[in-house]
Amino acid sequence: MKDNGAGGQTVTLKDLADELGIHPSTVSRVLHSSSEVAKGAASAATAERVRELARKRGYSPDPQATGLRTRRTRLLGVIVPRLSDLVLATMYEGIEQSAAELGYSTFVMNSLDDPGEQRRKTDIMLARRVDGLIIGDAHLGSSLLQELTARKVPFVLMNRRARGYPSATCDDVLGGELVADHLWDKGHRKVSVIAGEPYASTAIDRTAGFVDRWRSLGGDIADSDVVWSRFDTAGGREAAETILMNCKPTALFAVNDFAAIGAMGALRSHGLTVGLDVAVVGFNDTSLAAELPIPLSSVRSPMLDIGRTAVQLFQRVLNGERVEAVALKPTLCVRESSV
Amino acid sequence: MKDNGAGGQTVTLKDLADELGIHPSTVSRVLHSSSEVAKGAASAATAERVRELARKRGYSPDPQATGLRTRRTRLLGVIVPRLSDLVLATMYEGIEQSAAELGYSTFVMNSLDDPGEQRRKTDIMLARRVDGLIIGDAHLGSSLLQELTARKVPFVLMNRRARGYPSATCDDVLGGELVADHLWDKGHRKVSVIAGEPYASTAIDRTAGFVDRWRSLGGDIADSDVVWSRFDTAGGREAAETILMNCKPTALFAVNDFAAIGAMGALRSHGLTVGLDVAVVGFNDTSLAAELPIPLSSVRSPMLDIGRTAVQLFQRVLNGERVEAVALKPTLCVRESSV
DNA sequence: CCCATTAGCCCAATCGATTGGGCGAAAACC
DNA sequence: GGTTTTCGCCCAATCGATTGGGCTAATGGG
Repeated sequence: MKDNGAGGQTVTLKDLADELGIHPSTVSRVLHSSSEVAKGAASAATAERVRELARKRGYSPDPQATGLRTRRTRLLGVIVPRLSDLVLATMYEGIEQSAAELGYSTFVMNSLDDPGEQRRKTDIMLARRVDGLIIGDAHLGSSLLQELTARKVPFVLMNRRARGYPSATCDDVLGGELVADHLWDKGHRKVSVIAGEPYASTAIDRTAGFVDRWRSLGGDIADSDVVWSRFDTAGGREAAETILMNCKPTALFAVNDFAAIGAMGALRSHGLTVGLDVAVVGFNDTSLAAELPIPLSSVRSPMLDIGRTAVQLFQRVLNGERVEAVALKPTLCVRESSV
Repeated sequence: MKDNGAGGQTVTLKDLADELGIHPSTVSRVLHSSSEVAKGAASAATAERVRELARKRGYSPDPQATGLRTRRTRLLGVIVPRLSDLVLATMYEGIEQSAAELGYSTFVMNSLDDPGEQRRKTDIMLARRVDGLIIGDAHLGSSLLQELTARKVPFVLMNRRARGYPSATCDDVLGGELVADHLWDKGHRKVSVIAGEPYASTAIDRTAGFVDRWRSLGGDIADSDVVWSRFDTAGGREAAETILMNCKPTALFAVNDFAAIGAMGALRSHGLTVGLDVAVVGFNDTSLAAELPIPLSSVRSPMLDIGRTAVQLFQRVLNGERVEAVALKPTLCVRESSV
């Protein structure tokens, strides 16, 4: 029983062994064989005594020591653009739940979508000897993923995907298509897209899904009707301003709720009424969408499930299985902003 | 050079020592004495050779081994109600920054403000042998904090405070006072408060600050004008409905932006125009406040600084210093919702 | 020139848990 | 009854880094 700075006294395997008059290794074996009788490790009676004492003393193995010996930390690194983004925070909630069930603890770090930070955070995580990574901020065209593969770091992507890597995402192409179908049905013929950052597969796929479907419906949409932007409200506002300078669409599709909210602000400033003069559809169905004065139509993506799925995929990657990309189905929530 | 499951080959102290033909302990001492010449540990020449090789090989000490030996993990546990709450996510961002500077890594877990989860998450963190905790979800009247103190777990509170414990918070009383002054100045005389959860010091303090100042200004406010509620939009909406059933205030103070947004929704449903018929003021000045169709007045709390301060306080607690509560000053941002 | 000091480094124990290999004793088998 | 299994457990090495205590040779002082 040593006094640990944090957590007061800690019981060690040896403490238990001494108290029972047996060898630490025996205790270890007993506590590991989940089966009733530790196969060959100890008698049923001893096993029971060990388990009993362990419970009574509140024994919990030292992860440092275990990790040192077994070379597995049961630590999972999670990198996201930023946690103050509701979408990523929700996915992280899913991760936390599933990880806890599997006995994993998770580190999260914000990369702010900055390549330098991505590398730096990755290095910090690896220095901590995480068993692997869940990467929520993958940039298309970055070499980071290849490097990680080369270094044999197990990882899965989440939120954004990249060709050739396992990932848990929303089916963003389908999401874009749903919006195209919806706006077309409502009779819109002149539309613009606030497309997000071109390095993110979410932006690319949602936009591509929308544009391709729109064209295949017979619609007309020029490349100049697609405006790339940041994902936040300010970015959405700016993009909408750009769009309104060039033309006057009857509908806007923003690949992100925050951008959509920014766009709604811009429309208002131009004296246009959302839902009446111009339809707006967002993406992710964050909790705010429904609460806006003019409730925002939005594609609901299963964020919590995406997080959970990411952990499950990760588990399988660790087991050496070959894992494909998983795309979870979104649904469209139609509200006043696009009736 | 062993092959680690994650991270490929890892260089150990012994690897470096072998390659240089010296003893691992010497390498260790050199790498630790930050001073140019390792005082007595090695010659300047040797020290340089060691540092050079360490850099070349990309040596990074195994935290497991270090922690095992030194009994310090440089791990910091952070518990928050939920990360998908923009306020807590932002504070966490501050924590992450400061912690990284001090060489700490942080775990975050969501307690969902559920007492059972609070204990469970705390236990998980302690089982991981964190050096201490930053607690962002303290409940007034809970015995958890006393227990932690009894177990000698170093911790500081953040966001919410509790008498007798070190904490980094916003000066919520002052925040409430600012709102009272503002609304009184604007000529409001009939006001209601959407007060939040009574177990949170944030809710209590903001409400108390407001009510006390209001009365000292000569205002009249009954206990029934203070409605306790959840912190989210739905909670704010319900609270506003309750208020509107009883009376018709000319101003509402919600202790949280999300609750304020919910309240704005309720007002709208009642045919009331925010800012014209009823003034609304929120708290925290989350990034959405300014983006709403009718921009929301809100008390801006220094969330990032609160997170950073929490880490600094924690550092001092670890050093055994006696630490007081720190309350950072908020400012009021007046917008259209309360002109 | 001798002794004390110090620079420069090595030795070995230690942190807590895991794990392959033993080693007696009891039980089973022929 | 003798031999082979099996049971029940112990031994000791190991993971990687830290740290108090040596030990040797060179340096300095007198």
